[in-house]
Amino acid sequence: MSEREMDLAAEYGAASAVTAGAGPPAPAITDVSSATALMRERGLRVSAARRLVVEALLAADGPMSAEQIAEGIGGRVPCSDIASVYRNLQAFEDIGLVRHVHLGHGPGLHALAVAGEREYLTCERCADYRAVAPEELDEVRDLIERRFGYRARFTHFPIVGLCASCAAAVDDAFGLIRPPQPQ
Amino acid sequence: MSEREMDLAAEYGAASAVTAGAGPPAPAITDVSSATALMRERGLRVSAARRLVVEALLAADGPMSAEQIAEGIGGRVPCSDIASVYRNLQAFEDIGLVRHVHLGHGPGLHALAVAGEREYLTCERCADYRAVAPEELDEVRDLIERRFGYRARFTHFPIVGLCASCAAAVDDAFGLIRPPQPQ
DNA sequence: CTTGGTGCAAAACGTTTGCAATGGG
DNA sequence: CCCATTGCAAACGTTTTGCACCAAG
Repeated sequence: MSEREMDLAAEYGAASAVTAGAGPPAPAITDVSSATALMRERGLRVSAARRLVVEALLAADGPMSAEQIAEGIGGRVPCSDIASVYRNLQAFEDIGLVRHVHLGHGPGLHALAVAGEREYLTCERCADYRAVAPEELDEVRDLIERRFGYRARFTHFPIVGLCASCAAAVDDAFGLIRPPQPQ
Repeated sequence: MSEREMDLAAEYGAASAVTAGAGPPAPAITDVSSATALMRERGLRVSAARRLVVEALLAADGPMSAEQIAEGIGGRVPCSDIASVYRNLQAFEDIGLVRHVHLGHGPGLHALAVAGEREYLTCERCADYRAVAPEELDEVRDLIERRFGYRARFTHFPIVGLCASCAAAVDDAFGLIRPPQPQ
């Protein structure tokens, strides 16, 4: 609980800093050297394995699993040990370099905390997802807080449901083929 | 995918039946015999292991993990095999007797589908949760659908965030003590 | 030179599956 | 009597941990 609470404190601290637009915690990581600078600044050593994680995340166009990162950019056999990848992703989360999200049942997916936070919506039918800026969800968040007193965040666990086309598909299936419940 | 889609079709079919308030699919399971009646009606045999699962879920005041169910009501060593518990929970979901939700990182939590659907909000700081009737979230759902085209459901994956008191605690911590990042 | 990070192996965790034995309908 | 269901064991995918070695600072 103590560790967990520290994690959350760090997470929410970073989040509020971003939301409020204050503080240096997110100095726009867009290349390896700004990432290594952050690491050193926060007391982390810069190793080959760590550079590799950053490179993989920079090269990716979306959040990656630890296994994908371990396989390296070329996609061949493990380039870095998966245990180290996990340890490094954890270390990077601690300093606000990386965030991870759980989209569905599979492995957690990690991304650089490039330009502030991202929040996610995902479709449980087609498994596709959408990343949006936190502001886009502020109205939803406000409504939830007024109704339930909860301050929702969809950064770590997304909004789950049906995307527009899957919703339409389900409507069709149940709207046309079995309108009034037969028996 | 095929299996997954059938699951979802069944799930959404059941959901729409509940939402529309039509059909017999949820005959208010409040005791073992109504549960066994449903099982037989849907072609499932009634075994000791299955009765045990139902009894555990009836005795519980909230959703339970498979392990808790396997331990039986007295809480002693495994009373029923955990593999059978998983198989039975799956079978029960298929006939609409049980639903499960993923609150945070731990094991899935299972509950009888007593009186229609439940949707969840959970706090990632204190791990507490709140179950609400789907109607209470319709306004939120509508807003999300208008903004993003996603039809959200918080039955299987909840709304995650901070409950009122944890939100207040975090506000205090960062409103007052915030300035120096505590490495 | 010292401490933190690495690779490897093994374990932990929640969940699923294969199989022979059994008990429900 | 038959076949669905069981218990056991083993495998699964993801993540964590213990430990001896190595390399960043």
